[in-house]
Amino acid sequence: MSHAVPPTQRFAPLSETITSAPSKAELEILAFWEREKTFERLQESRRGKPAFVFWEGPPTANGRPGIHHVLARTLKDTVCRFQTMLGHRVERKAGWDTHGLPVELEVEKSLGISGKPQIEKYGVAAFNQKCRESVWKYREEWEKLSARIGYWLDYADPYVTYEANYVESVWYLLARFHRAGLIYRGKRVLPYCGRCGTGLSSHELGQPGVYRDVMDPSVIVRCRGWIRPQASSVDQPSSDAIAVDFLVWTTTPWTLPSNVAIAVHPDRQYVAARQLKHSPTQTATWCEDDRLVCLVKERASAVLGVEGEHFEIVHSFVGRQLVESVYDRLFDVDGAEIEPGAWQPSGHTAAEPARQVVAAEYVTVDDGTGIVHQAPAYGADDWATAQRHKLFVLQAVGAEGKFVVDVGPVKAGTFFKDADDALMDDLKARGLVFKKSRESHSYPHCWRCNTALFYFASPAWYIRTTALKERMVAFNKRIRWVPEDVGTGRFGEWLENNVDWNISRDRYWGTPLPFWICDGCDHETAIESVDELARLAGALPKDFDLHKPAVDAPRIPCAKCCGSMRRTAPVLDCWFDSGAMPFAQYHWPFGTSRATVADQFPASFICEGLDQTRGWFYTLHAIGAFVTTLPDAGLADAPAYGTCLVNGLVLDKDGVKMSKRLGNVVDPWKVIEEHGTDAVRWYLISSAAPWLPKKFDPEGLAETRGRFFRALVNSYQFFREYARIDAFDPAASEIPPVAARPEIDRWLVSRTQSVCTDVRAAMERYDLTAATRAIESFVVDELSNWYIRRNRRRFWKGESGADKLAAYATLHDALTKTALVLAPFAPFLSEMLWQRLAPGLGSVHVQLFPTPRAEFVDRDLEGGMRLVERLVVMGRALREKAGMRTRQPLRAIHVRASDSEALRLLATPFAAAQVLDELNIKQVGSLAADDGKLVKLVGKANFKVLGKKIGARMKAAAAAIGGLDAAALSTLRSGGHVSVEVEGAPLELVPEDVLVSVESRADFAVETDGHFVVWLDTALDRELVREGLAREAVNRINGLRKERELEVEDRIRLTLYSADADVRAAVGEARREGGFRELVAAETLATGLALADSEPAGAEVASWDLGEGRTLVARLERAG
RNA sequence: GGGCCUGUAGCUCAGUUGGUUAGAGCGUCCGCCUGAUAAGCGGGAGGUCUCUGGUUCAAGUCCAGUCAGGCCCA
Repeated sequence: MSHAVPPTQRFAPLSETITSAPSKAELEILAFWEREKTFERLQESRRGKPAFVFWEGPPTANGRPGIHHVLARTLKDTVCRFQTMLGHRVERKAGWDTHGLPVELEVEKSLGISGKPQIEKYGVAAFNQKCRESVWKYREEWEKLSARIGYWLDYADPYVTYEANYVESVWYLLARFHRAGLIYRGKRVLPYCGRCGTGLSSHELGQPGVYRDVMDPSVIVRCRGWIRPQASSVDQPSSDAIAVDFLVWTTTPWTLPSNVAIAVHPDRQYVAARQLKHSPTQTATWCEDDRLVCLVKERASAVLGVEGEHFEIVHSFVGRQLVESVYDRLFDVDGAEIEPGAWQPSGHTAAEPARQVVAAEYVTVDDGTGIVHQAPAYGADDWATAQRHKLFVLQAVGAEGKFVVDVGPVKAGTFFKDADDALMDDLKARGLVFKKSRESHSYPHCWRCNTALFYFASPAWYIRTTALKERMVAFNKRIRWVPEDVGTGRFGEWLENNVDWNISRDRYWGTPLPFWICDGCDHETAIESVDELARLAGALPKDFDLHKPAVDAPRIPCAKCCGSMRRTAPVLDCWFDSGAMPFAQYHWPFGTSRATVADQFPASFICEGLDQTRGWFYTLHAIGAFVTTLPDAGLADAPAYGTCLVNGLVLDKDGVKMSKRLGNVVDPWKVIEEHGTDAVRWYLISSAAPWLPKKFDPEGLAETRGRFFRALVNSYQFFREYARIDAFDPAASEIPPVAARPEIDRWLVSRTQSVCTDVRAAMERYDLTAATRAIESFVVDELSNWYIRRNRRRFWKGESGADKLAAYATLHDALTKTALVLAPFAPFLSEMLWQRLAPGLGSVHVQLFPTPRAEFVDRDLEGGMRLVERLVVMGRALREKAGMRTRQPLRAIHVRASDSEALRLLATPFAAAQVLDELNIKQVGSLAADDGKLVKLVGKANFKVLGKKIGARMKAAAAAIGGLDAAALSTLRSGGHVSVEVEGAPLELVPEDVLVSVESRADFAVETDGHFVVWLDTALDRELVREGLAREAVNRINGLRKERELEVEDRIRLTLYSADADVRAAVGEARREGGFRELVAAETLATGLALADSEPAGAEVASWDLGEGRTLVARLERAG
């Protein structure tokens, strides 16, 4: 195996621009992977290993990839890389979604045509050819961007939903659904444009300008009827029919001829009211006979006026009592009855004079009368109600938006919108109009031709998914949803309310439905393969295209009546295409695909946007739930995917959706060029949980780079600078084993182990954000800002030896492990680090994830260090209060603690040394349990523990505990029990019930955090003063070294002069004489240090004030 | 119109089965440190946890509603 960096170049520097312009270095890594065929080698290395099955949700390549795709692909890639590092084999087959309306619309636009008639005129064959080409418009950009963001995907052999093998698999699946009796022909109500002759998808309805406010008639009509209360009504125990006029509100009078029922809300209160005459205002429109009017109670005053003055309530009913009451039809409509397909109407026909009242939950009482006119052919809600009640369906208006039969004054051929007035006049003449006005409301229009749309029941094919509902619901409970509530909420609800899946689309560019229907007897059959079609049809032309229009040509003989069968016209909902990918991507069940699919089903993991809940997540689930029931499929009885990680939308930095219109779209190329892939990936994962809407802020990105990446890069650069000087070899036999290294090293080793454990655990529960945060805080706080800062001296001190080797090995191990755990998240920088830290082992991405080694974990060291940090914080605060700079050594620190475990950890030589060194203090003056002299104990109730025990007495107990004296608190702290009186009853307190903390009662400067009390001995003797001066001198001289641009390993000769006796002694006299000459020489790497009798002069000389007017003059020369 | 998600410091986000002083980073102000150095450390200021009501001894957390933003479906 060849390597990017040969071992001789171990610890090579990172590019100087790695933090300011990371893009260049990342491109080099891409070239490296390319050159080394790293991805191919990786896949090769996992051959035969247990599979972790990942499925790529196919994007459409006729749209540009955006920053949200970068998010989804980052998540997918990170999980796949992690699983690969666990030793799993992860196939990463690319896929393309190539069918569907968006593709057609794009092509229509490019051809300058619009609508089905124009497509037909242009020619379906040519049109589909354009579609076939159009889907590859941005393929190259997709592949390039995916590569640039480090998304490893096998683009050599992608699945493509329009290819013959893919289509054939989809046919096979549909044929199996058909054979199982799960496919039927029905009708579907959808918005329809009469002029264009086409239904519109919900996607098209979402186009701007579709919904516009228009003036429409708003009319309340009377339906002459009779109430036969289903149960005894409030005040009418008799079951005699009551004559009423049901008041029905509508804004689409043209649908009234197609009325087949009226609906009431089952749980609302309805009233039958008598209108009082003599009303001064509204008599003109009032019917003058004595019939009662019926409507929902909430709307009575809005419609009828003031109760008592304009009307009085005669009867009251609950909505469900009205069910099966009847009324006279409004119009005679002959020949408009249609076959709904999905159900057999029971008991009634259009010719019967009477219509029924039915119950429907969707009836609202916000406007209208609470009684809703039902014309199933013209409303989706109406259709569903009709289906539930098995009503017959009338369709007086046909597909072109024109009346197909004569209705009263309206002649066949009238455009639906033009019929409203004539119909109203007719009803008015018959006294059936209660109130009539016009009002403005929002109504959809065709986005192409601006014609008013109408909802229309048109033929459609369905899969009876409701038959699979229980299986789908049960399977859903076995899926690990991240976050959980998508599964229980959005997806679970969707499954609970499952309706049959409409799979047909009256379009051109899609998988043709493989259903052939007999012209003669309407018998239908499903074709499961191309071979079967060829056999039945006689023969197929060479290179037969499985798309329209070619696929519509073959006729096959009917098995029932010897008639001729032709293919049904629609194409397939392209969501079925993508949901079929587990099978169709391998051309299942043809060829050798069975073994492959058995290995690659179900998926361990998929990951897409929240908008896929009812898209891909559902179609995979539904198709999987069916195919796994087929005994001959031989698949596990399991949901199609085991884990589904959901990602949210990417918004702009102000939380507003990105759109071309607002110009706030983030160009992924630009962001990556500026910040680098790793920073973008890290930012997207670490800034917030993936499923939350993400505000994309370039400044936040810069912050990520500044904080995390720079800390990591600086840490490496620090390490390598010295490691190269000393030619450190991580394999050297002289390196002390971990157990023999200083505690500070064992602490970092332990922390390194813990971080590996934490990251692994977070990733195993798919909490990528927690994983990145664990790495980030380890690198920034512990590795960089604590370990390296605390141990700098060990690296640059002159002499080599075991201690130095231990430091190198410890830091090397931490950086190497960091590169490994970082690899799934930041594939580029981790590779750069790995190649430098561990050359010769191949790519970091081929490695296994670090396995925690329990023997290296030391809880006492980790716990002790946390305490050290707390003491250091308090110590710094005390120095600041006392005005004592850190370079001035102090004699002692004193600590009082109330927690014996903390005292034990702090009493270790290691912890004490850390505190003293960090704070520059000579000794621990005292470390003891508080004795009540300087601190007092304060007791506070432990609400969490005690609250569970005593509940409502908590408040009084808290007060009693607050009043406990020192003796009682001491007893508790040492494990004893104490009894107090709470609300007149005794309460036995055990230690866990009370939190004991300390408070200072000293009259000098102390710090406390409630657990510790700390103070400093700030008295200075001559020796301390001199040492402080020596350290000041070291600081100035090292500053001068830098100014003179000396290399860190350069040795110097110093000539020093000071008029101040203490300074002279501090820098010039040996330790045994009371000075710090050795310290100064060692810290400045001075091989010679002379004290001059008179002030040196010349350009080489520097002079400083060390404080309080004490001056030091120095001449610095490079030694030999 | 229905279902669902989100709302915590100027900004980006944590906040365990409800538990009493609501945290971090960035920014800002003050100080410190400095041979990783266009870094680093400490401290201060900064919060009616969208709002209203409820449950509870106790609510950022649970419930109902409100407002705002978003997603899906009508």
